[in-house]
Amino acid sequence: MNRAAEYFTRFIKQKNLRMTKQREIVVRVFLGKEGHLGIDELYSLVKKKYPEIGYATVWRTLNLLKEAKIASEVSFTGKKRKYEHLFDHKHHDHLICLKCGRCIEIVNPKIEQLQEKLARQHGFKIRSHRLEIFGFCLRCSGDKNE
Amino acid sequence: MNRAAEYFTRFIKQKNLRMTKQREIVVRVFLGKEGHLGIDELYSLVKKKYPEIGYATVWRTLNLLKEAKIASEVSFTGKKRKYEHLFDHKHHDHLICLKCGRCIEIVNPKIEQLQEKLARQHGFKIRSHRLEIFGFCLRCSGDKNE
DNA sequence: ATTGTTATTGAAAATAGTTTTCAATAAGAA
DNA sequence: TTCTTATTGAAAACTATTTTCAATAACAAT
Repeated sequence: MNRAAEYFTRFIKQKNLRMTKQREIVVRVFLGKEGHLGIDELYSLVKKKYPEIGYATVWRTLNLLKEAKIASEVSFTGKKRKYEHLFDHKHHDHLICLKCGRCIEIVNPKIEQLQEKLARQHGFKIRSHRLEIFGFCLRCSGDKNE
Repeated sequence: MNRAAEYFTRFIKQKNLRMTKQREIVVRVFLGKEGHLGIDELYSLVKKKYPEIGYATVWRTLNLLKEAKIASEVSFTGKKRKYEHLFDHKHHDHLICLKCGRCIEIVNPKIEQLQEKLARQHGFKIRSHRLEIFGFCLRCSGDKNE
């Protein structure tokens, strides 16, 4: 069991909730899968290991993970929500290809600094931010049909 | 009729669509209202001027505005979608207060330059981007109960 | 003006995604 | 083992978006 899973267990205890087989599996599967995961995708992955599990349970567990700050929501399109790891993961921004959907994670401290400065100028205290850059990746920008 | 409205009319003609009273009013109301507008809000504003109008028509017109690049979608929460002006409006980023929901529009060319550079390093061709900074505004960060 | 074609409309239904309800079950403390 | 109560899965409810369809209206051609 890794740190994030332990952390989740502690989080559950602290809230006087109970650790169940279902939660354990959902958490394990989620943590074992880097990148962006939709509820449906997570649900079907979990179902392979525990076919009796219900969609609602996966949904609820994902919410708990969010509450525990182990998962965070990312919504590129405004349609289906996706989730990514937050625990033990550095903050990063996203480069998203409009053609193939590929998503590259990027980090740039300078941009973060500028944001901090900009916010200060407006009397703002930053909690988090989200930067998504849309465009065409190397592979796709070579193509004609944009 | 302002430039954006003219542009929309041309866009409509070009696509062999028709200009209707309903579309005219939805466009006028949308353009007359700066900031972030949800479909529901737009619908009720429009209904004041044209009570017979249907939700679907407003929705469809908003889609056309999006297609014409006069409106663009912004989704802070992942819940209800909001729309803002794109035509004749400089690109800007958003500072969003987590407490009162206030949204300040900010512009910073340096951040944009850095993004451009960063994208280039990954062979990416930028089309657009979205930067949202979440935190507490001056008024709200003075309060105790965060 | 009139006509004909077909895009548009409003209301209602359908879809999609998320969230809640509820009776049965199971975790975990005593 | 017993008891309390959180949790579960299935289904229903909800919310927001999108489509369907018959009636209407835009507008090009006459």
